[in-house]
This record gives sequence, structure tokens and C-alpha cells, in this order.
Amino acid sequence: MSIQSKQLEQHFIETFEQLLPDRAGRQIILHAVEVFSRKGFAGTKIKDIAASAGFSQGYVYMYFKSKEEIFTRIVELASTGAGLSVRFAAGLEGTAWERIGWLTEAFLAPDSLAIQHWRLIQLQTATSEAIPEEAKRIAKEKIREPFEHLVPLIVEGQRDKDIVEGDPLELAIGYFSFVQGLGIARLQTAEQHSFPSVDLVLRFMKKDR
Amino acid sequence: MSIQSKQLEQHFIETFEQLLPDRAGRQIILHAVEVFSRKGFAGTKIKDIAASAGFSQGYVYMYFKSKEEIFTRIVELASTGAGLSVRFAAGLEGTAWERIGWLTEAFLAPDSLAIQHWRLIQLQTATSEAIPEEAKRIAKEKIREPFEHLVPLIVEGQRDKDIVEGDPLELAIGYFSFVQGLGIARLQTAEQHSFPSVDLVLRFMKKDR
DNA sequence: GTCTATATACCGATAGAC
DNA sequence: GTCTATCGGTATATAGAC
Repeated sequence: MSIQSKQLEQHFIETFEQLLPDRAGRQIILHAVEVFSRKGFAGTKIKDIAASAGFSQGYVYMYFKSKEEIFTRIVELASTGAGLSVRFAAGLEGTAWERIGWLTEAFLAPDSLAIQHWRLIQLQTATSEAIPEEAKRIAKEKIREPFEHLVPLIVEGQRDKDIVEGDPLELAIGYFSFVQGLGIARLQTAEQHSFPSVDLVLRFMKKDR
Repeated sequence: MSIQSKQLEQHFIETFEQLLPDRAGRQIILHAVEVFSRKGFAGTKIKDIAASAGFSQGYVYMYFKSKEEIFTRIVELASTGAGLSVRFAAGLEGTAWERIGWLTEAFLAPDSLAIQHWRLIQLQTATSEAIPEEAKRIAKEKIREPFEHLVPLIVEGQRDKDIVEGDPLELAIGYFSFVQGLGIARLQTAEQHSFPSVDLVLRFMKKDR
């Protein structure tokens, strides 16, 4: 794994460290992310989160006024983090093609399970109606950010003759779809070998050689 | 849209027509697919399904003994259908590359919303723990089938020099991930233009030209 | 065949004890 | 600072009415 993609993962983790509340509230959020990502919003009981964090059921309400509030807070963090990751990658030293490669490497890393959990939350937010209205609103509002940082990177790569010609937004949608799909596939397939490499993933947008 | 991918869609629909029960049971299943796909297993109330199908809440229990049974039955149908679609595509007349193209076309068709709903159920089954144990078991058991039909097709495409060299299973995982990711993206992005074409999607596995 | 009414259980949220 | 007890609402599943 490259130094740059490790930096990216580190940046991702540090960003959340800052945004998270202190003490018990932090424990609750961190465990809630994990439980929500496995069971979904409706399938998660406050008792599950409390048990996971090592507290009693009622104690959670000392820090959050409702299940909705916990979920909405998490969606806000996840949505912000997605945009920041891409922005950080875009700001690294290197060609556009290299920077996209590092970003992809970080996204596909099998051991960055933390990132996977946050992405599962985003997935639910995107596909399920049974989540708080405010969470939906926030997610919808922030979905543009990753695209806003990736599209200029793609345009630069096209100028460098590394990326195929065509609508940069179409390429960006293809990119995030592919990466998102692989993140899901990684969770369901047991076999970690035979998993697509960064080079194979980026081949769809690589200019003919 | 090609004749072949229309045939594929038609085959998909007809397959389910046969597998579905008669009369009210069928109506319940069809509406349950739609509601489950929008709200998830835990987020769906029997009342929602009943209301959607035009029945009272209690009436549903004349045909199914529990919510779990409805969901499990749907997962079984969806899992079977996924394998059959790929098998049908593999059996069409044409080169391996053409057949993969038609399959992709059918998968990405924006108007085949029925297919999208079935796929969302599969998505939930793959990513959520808050679903019936038997549904998980069935989904896990049947996930191999689409791969078993696509891998030989990829090998054939490699022999024809249309598909890049490399582990066919890796390419198959990449393919289904990409298509799955695009299916999700289609549901969240409003803009239907700027959506990746079949050619762009398949570019990642196309042999250098 | 279809609906209404209800038993039973569970969960989110609150209040009060230690 | 943390837990236990409980209230009120809601959902599943059943039973009985039309």
C-alpha cells in the first residue's frame, strides 16, 4: 500500500476524531455506527447500541434525545467525510492519474473496515426510505461534494492524456459506482483473493495505450 | 435498446410470472417487493404491504404465516432470477462479448424498475443482518450462480481476444460490482443524462485495442 | 373472502433510585 | 454518572364477525 493512501486513511480517521464528541457520547456514536451499518436504522434497537457500548439502554438518552438524532448525526459525519477524503486526495502532490489511484487504493483497502462501515450508512441513506427525514436531507445536500472534487481531477487527467475523452461527470459517476459496488462485494464475498486490483478498476477510464 | 436485451428483460419477467402464486398471494408478493425495496425488512410493516396491495392488515396472514415468510420467499425468487438472467444471456446467439453487452444493457436499463426492486432486495440481504436467517442462507447459497454462468463467458471472450487477460473470477467480481453500484447510483442521482453507457462500463475488461 | 377487534410482545423514551 | 422500572405507543399475529 502506498504512503499516500495510508495518509488518506489517516486523514479520514483524524477528521472524525475531531468531529466526535467527548467521553460517553463518543463511545455511543462509534458503536452506533457499527450496529447501524450491520442492522440498518429500523433494525437497530437502542438496546443493541447500548449493549455494544457497554451501557444500559436508558443511559443512551443522557447524550442523545432520540434514535433519530444518533443516526442523523452519523449521516452528517459520513457525508462530510466522503467529500473531505476526495478533497484531500485531490490536494496531494502528483499527477491527476496518480492521485485518483491513491484515492482508489484507500477506498478499496480491505483492512480499513472503519471506512466500510461509514459507507454502509451512506448506502442505507441512499436506498432506504425508513430513515429520518433530516438524515435524508443532509445526505442529499452533501452528495455533490465528492463529485465536485473528483470532476476537476478527471478533467486534469484528460488534459494529461491519461484519461479517456468524454463527459467528466459521466466518468465520475462511473467511478463512484464501481468503488461503491466493490465495497459491497468485499463485504459479501469471503474470498479476498480474486478481488479486483486498483489498476483493473481504473482501466475503464484509462486512455487507450 | 437491442432486441436481445429486451428479450432478456422479457425472460426475467416471465420467469417470475411462473414462480409466483396465484390470486391474492401474488398481489401480496408483488407489492411486498416494492415496499421491502423502499423501506427494508425491519422498516416495512405488514400494514404497509397490505395497504399497498389493497387489503386489510390481517388478511395478509391468510396467505403467509409471517413477515419473515414473505421476505424469505422474495429473496428466494430474486436469488434464482439473478442466476437465470445470466444463464439466459449466456445462451443467446452471438460472440461472448456481444452477449455480455446485452446482459449489461438489460441490467442498466433505466425503465426496468421491476428489476431494480428485486436487486435492492438482494442488496439488503447482502448487507443487513436484520433479516430472517433462512433468507440469508438462501442468498448465500445462490450467490454463486451468476458467477458460474459469467465466468465461462469471460473465458470465451478472452479466447476471442475481446477481453483482457487475467483471472476470470476477478473480472466477474469487478463486473457485478460495477453493475450493482450503477444500479444504486441510478436510484439516487436525479440526472439521467451523464449516466455511464454500456461501452464505458465494459471498457474495464476490454482488451487493448 | 375479506374485514374488525384484540391479545401479546416489544421498543422508544422518561422518571426516579443508587 | 449509571442503572432499573415503567409508561405509552405500535406491530405482529390471531380470532371471530360479516
